Amino acid sequence: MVNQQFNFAVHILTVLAVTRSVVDSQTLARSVNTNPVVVRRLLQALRAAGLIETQAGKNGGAKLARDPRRITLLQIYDAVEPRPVLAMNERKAARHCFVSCNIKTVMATVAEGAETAVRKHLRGITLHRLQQKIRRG
Amino acid sequence: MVNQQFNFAVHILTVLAVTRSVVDSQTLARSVNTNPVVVRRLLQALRAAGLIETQAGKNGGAKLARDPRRITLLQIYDAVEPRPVLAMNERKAARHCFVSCNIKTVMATVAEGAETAVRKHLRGITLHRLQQKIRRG
DNA sequence: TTAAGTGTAATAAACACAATTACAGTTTTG
DNA sequence: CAAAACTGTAATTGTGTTTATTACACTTAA
Repeated sequence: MVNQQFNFAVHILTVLAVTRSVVDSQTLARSVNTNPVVVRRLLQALRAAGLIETQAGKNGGAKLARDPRRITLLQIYDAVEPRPVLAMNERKAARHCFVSCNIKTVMATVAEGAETAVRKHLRGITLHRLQQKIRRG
Repeated sequence: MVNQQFNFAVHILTVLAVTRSVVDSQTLARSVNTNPVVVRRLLQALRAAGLIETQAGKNGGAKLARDPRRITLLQIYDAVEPRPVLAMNERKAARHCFVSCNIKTVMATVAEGAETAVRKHLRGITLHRLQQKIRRG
């Protein structure tokens, strides 16, 4: 099973951007094709990041907290805190081995560079831009 | 469980680059801190990519097939064929929903851009460079 | 010919993520 | 104020992915 929280989160926010109104987790879940509880957990993360507002109770749901032009995919990415794009090796080194003792630090730098590259890419794309693309079919 | 084939593969190749000799899967496995069979599976992938040569039988093992200056992290990455850095959503869209029907295509473009960014980063790092870094402690 | 390897299949174990159930709490509306 | 319709969240189960392990046929050097 692959982690799709980022996909789900972007999907949810796009729906909110398109509808420009309060949408409940049930409706969002149907659009994403997942469970309402999964959606609500993501909504918590997005709310914590200040991207949406939620409202409990009857006629409750979620809505965007700001203009889609001011929401980047990087903000969404950070909100759901995915795993690093290149996984780090957490296992302990073989003490007798030169390479084993130092590879982790070196690879951390490599992973960091990859992370930076992806973040830069995501920072350049706004939710508004996604909306436009979707409108064009 | 997190996919660490890329980490393992780079680790293995670094050992081979440092030792400049034939190393058996048992020894490599101890350095990586994993199982010899896991190592041998990776060695198959690296051999298929032309990065190493393997030899069966007594005193067998693996050795580099070319100069570490001519092995990039991208080649290693491609050899082990990891998952895309940003997962795609494979579930079917809700037909009644505008966003649901189009988000996949749009996100595919986003994921592609992220992939390109990471690949560009990895292409700029050679195995030789890793070796140097490790030597400096 | 034997010892020490690789190559590879099959299976089990560990783990991450999503789905589901359940229910307490909140808010609107009649 | 009571009922309906939500959110918030814990707990559990289901499913898929990856690594670990076992087993053994095959290869090669000595």
